[in-house]
Amino acid sequence: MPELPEVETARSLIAGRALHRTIVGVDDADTYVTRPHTPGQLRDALVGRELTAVMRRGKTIWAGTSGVDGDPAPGPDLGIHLGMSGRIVITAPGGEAAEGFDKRRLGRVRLDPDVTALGPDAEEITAEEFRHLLSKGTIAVKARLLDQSRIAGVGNLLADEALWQARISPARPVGRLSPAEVDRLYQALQATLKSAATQGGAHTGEVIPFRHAGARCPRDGAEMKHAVVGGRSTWWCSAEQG
DNA sequence: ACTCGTGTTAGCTG
DNA sequence: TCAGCTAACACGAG
Repeated sequence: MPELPEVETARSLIAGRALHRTIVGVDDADTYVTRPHTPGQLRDALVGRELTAVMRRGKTIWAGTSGVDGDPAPGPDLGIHLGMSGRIVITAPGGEAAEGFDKRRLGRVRLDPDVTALGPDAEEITAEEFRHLLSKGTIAVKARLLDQSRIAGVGNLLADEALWQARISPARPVGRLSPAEVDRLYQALQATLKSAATQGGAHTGEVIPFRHAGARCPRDGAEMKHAVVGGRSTWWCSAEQG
């Protein structure tokens, strides 16, 4: 599920219902999800603490933890990345433990994630930072949008939607975009993020239902084209995004 | 049976 | 060293 809007929903869920509850147990047996930690490491680091605050940058969530009796110093941050299929499940105090955090297990949970490796959050990035982001290089504009170290939070669907809204081909080299196109893309991305947050996720974009073979652009009826761009399945309007 | 994917990242190349 | 690209990861859905 998760792109930035879905991850913000997850963060907000944790903020509203999981803070200031004592951690009494941790199931960290799945070492693929907890890599590079070893079994028991997260449990030992977290049991007895509380989550004190929960933050998000792009698709990465992390929560501060409290000190414990005898050692009031804050504990490690708990980092959560939902990957492709992760979700947060919260039960009432004393309720039954929920099963399954991430079916596909491409997400991860780790201590003290390096958040500084991420670019500015896509919702926070300024127009000037965005211009700089696209100012030089030969990489396809979509690939650059997906680079979390440059701008954090844009996933495959949001990228296709924003480029479609801005009428820019996903394959255009970033260095060849005109200033007007860059501004258009910035506005389109911000509008796409807002709309996704309001409507309930990245999948609610206008062009998303037309990302399949034989589909036609909902704006002008031209054929929707497909290719792999930036390593991801990409759809665009053959007429407006030439 | 087989291909694909709302994400990351190690490893390769020029 | 950096920019850019590819394969690999896991596993459910179509």
